Amino acid sequence: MAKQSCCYKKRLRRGLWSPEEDEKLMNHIAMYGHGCWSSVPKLAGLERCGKSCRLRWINYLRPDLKRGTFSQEEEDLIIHLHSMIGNKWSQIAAQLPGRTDNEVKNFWNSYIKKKLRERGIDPATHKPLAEATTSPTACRPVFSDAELVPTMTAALAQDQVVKMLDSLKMPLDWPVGGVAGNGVPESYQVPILQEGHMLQQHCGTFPSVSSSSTLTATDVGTTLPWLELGPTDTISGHVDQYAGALGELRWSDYFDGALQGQCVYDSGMVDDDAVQFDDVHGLSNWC
DNA sequence: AAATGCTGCAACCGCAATGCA
DNA sequence: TTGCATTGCGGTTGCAGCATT
Repeated sequence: MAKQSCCYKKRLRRGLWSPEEDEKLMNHIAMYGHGCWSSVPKLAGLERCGKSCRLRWINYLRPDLKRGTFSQEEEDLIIHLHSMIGNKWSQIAAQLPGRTDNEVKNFWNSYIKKKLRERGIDPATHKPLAEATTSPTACRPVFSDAELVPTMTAALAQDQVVKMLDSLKMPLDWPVGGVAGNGVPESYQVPILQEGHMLQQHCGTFPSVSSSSTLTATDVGTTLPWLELGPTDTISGHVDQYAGALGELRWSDYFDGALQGQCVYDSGMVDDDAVQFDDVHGLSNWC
């Protein structure tokens, strides 16, 4: 027998929300906040389950929602982020102020997918359709220069990278304990990817420290200040090259660099010290 | 005008992650 | 450590409204 939902079992209302229900929910949250969602319907006088109230608030009633049609910039950003992280709708939506994951997902499924196919691009792999069908394992994004992605602030890019790594179960763990005189940890805690993960085969040694400072356990889990690059800067090579550069990091350039194992970021430990962010995290072999 | 098909989107469902006792 | 409750997420469904026949 099919499993029945909580709303069905508790004989709660389902389906579209009436204006009266919206008003009750909005009034309640305006006065008391949502607190524990499971208690919201009772306190707000609604015959809905907490889950339904939460969804209604997040996707429709929240005052900071933008709604309306997506701009070209938003569309470009969605396409690019999708090419990098796939169907991580909540992470993509997090980069689009006022948009919800549901909205982004619907926009992707109803509009962007179709548009990409019309342009001969496989929406799943972001490769030309012909190529995608002949090379099932290939999944590197393919964009012409003209299509390439708006610029993204350095902070946003950094945030996205951290989220991306997090989503891939690749912890930024450093060993607690001995550090050799040259600043290289004596032993590495190799990040363990999930069994069967597409990146697992590429996961080798942990990052090397490129200069002579000391890495301490307190650096574990600290935020990683992003080096700001000028729009025309390339990203290959050592971080020292770019010290002091200002402006915006080109998102596409960053990922191209990362994907090719060339991207280096400032670890923020001591001056120009850098953690090389290449094979270590498998980013050089993204697919 | 009625029937049918299509589309967009709100809402639901199931599962995984997380928190807590 | 375990079990339960809650939250968050992504896939899917259902339906209203529009277009086409």
